[in-house]
Amino acid sequence: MSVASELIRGNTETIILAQLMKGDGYGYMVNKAILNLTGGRFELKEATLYTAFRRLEDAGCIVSYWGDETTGARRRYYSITDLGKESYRLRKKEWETAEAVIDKLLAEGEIGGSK
Amino acid sequence: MSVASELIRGNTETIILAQLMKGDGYGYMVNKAILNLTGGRFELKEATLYTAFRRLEDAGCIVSYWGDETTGARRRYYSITDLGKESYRLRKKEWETAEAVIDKLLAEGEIGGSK
DNA sequence: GAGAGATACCTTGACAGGTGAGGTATATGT
DNA sequence: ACATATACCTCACCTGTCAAGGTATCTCTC
Repeated sequence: MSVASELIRGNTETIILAQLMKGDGYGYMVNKAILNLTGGRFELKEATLYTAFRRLEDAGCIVSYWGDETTGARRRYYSITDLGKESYRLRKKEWETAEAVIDKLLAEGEIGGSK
Repeated sequence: MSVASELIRGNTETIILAQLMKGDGYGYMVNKAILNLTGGRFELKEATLYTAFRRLEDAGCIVSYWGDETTGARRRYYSITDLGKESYRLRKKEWETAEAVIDKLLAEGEIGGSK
C-alpha cells in the first residue's frame, strides 16, 4: 500500500533532517534514499522536496554548497547545522506525541472488550 | 506537550469517524470527547470540525439529524453510515501504513549500531 | 433584569504545505 | 538522433486548517 501524502504532510522537513543526520546529501539522493527506505511505498515529489530544502535553509537548519563533480549534472549538497539537529530532535518528539494522540483517537474503544 | 495541528492534518475526518463508531454524537460533544481522550493535549478548532462534518456528509460517510432538545441550544446529531464504517477502516489502515513509514524515515539509522 | 459564561451551531477569508506541469542541463545507451 | 536517467528549479493551483466574526439558548450571580 502506498502512502497518502496528506498523512505525511508536516513531516517532510523532519524526514529530510533525519536523512541529513546521517551525513551530507543532495536532493536527488535524499529522495532516492527515502524511496529505498520505504521499499518504494513513498517518494517526495520534486517540488515538495526542493521547497522544503529552501525552507530549511531559510530557517538556518541546513546549509548548502555545490559539489565539485567533474562529470554528470551538478549537485547541490546540504549539510545539517547545529540548529538543524536541535530542530530535528524537537520535531521528532512532536511527531511522537502526535502519533500517540492519533493512535488513541483512532482506537474504537473497547466496545464489548475485556478491559 | 500540545500537538502541532500540522501533524494531525489529514486525520481529522478519520478521528471524527472513529468517535462516531462508538455511537451518534453532535459536534460540540465529539470535540469535547477528543479533548478528554487526549488529556487536553488536542482539540479541533470549530471551523475545522464543522467543515470536516460537512465533507463527511457530502461524501455519504455520515448522516445528520436535528435532536429534539426541548431545552438548551439545538444540536445536530451525526450518525455513521455503512460507507462511513468502511471508510473508517480503510483510513485507519492508511494511517497505520503512514505511521510505520514515518517512524522508519525519522529513525536516524544505526550509526555505529550492530546491524 | 443585567451581565457573564457555558453550550451549540455556522460562515468567510486568508494562509501554508504539497503538487502537477513546465523548464534547464549533462551523461549514457541504442 | 532519440530515449532515459540524473539533477536542479519555478509557478500556479488545490486543499485542509483556522482566526475572526456571527447567531441563539440556558444557567448562575449580583
